[in-house]
Amino acid sequence: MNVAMDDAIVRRSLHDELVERLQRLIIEGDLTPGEKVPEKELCERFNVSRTPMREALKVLANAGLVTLTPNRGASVTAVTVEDLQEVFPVMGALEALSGELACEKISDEELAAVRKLHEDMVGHYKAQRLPEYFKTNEAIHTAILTAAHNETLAAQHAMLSARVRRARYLANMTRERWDKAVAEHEDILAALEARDGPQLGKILKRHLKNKLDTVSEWLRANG
Amino acid sequence: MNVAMDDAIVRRSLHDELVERLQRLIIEGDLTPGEKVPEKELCERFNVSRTPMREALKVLANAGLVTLTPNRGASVTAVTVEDLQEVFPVMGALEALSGELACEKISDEELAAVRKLHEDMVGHYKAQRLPEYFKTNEAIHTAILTAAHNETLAAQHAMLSARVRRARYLANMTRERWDKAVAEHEDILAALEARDGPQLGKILKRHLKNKLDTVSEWLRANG
DNA sequence: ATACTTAATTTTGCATTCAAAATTATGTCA
DNA sequence: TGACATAATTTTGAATGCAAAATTAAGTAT
Repeated sequence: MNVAMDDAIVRRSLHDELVERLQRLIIEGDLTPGEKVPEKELCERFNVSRTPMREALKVLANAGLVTLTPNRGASVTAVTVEDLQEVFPVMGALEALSGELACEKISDEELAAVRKLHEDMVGHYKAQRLPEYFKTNEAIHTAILTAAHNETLAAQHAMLSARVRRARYLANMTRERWDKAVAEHEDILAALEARDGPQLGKILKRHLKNKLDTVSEWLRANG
Repeated sequence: MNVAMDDAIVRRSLHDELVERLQRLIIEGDLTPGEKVPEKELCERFNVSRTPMREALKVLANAGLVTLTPNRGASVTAVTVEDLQEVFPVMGALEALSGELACEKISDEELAAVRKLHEDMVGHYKAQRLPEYFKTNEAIHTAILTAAHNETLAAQHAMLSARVRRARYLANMTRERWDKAVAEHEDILAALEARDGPQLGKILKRHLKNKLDTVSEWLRANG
């Protein structure tokens, strides 16, 4: 047959597709937090019946992205400062672990890729390109998560990340915070290249703590 | 109205009820890992239609307790040694965080309750009552999780815990391992009473690592 | 007009139904 | 008998239907 099955036809269930699409809508802010989302409207939007849509909503509710109130339907979960204060420490613990594991398992190729991402990110920082910076930044964290080679860890992190991504994206950093974040990323790369797991774990944990401060400060002012 | 709304009538959805019941069936081993679970059978067992049952299965699949194969239905996820090696470190990271947070936030009452649980557990250990020991042991970890006052953390932990609880329960400990586990619990209590967060975190992480060794050793031999 | 009922409409929770896919049973031929 | 093809049955994925709950609209009395 095929040498590689890369082009295999993947027949995804409607439900799976919907989970992904809805998640994107929420993260990208097409559905604003707190907003009520009538099933019917969503069904018409995606042209599916209520059955798979309801299944998808249940899954998203389980992940904390939407809130289901009995007999009253779904609404996009509004992220409060308190939520962030809960989620970020957990993400910090997960990322710290990912750092430790990555130091044990990362291959030279993977490491080179992270270094490349890091340099790209620094370039975006120097040119003050915030969106590109965010994107590369996230790619670095994802690459470390991937290098940890732990599906469970990656899944748990992805779930939480989705919950706060919007807030993180919205929060504009002050100049000092941005400087500090980039400096921390230098340390991250150094620890990773030295394959110093405990050290990388510590840095990542602190890095997430600082991110929380940035975001919650912004949310207190604007949110 | 009521002074406290503790006795409010909670109208749960069938779907929610099913998630809980199925989870219990899986954890308690009434549904054995790898076993295929035809929807129809489950529906008859609980006397519900397929709609809420399928919703529940989707949620459980998301949590990793069942595996859904397209057009081929649900089966209880079989826990492999590799799974355990993935899950336990993540649980370790979460419990370590719970320890740190608990040290910051635990009240004297909560602490007294943990101490009581600990003493009960030691009693069961001395009398070699394994099931009671397990139960109290788990209660201690849950109490610390609760004392951390972080819903997100508790939820993530509960999810992973469910996935491995059966394996953990089945794995009989050797005498030495049991001795060691109890010794570690002494350290846990000491760190908690000293409210030494970083220390408690370290101990809990190591404690989970040892648990993994116990369980995976057993699974290698028996599973 | 405002507060309070009561009726109409919409929305949700769940059961049922239908078509497509998979599984099992039956039949054919070597 | 055993390998293969084909038909019958079962099981799943998704749409529709129906009753209960909630929301909105309309009406009534003060």
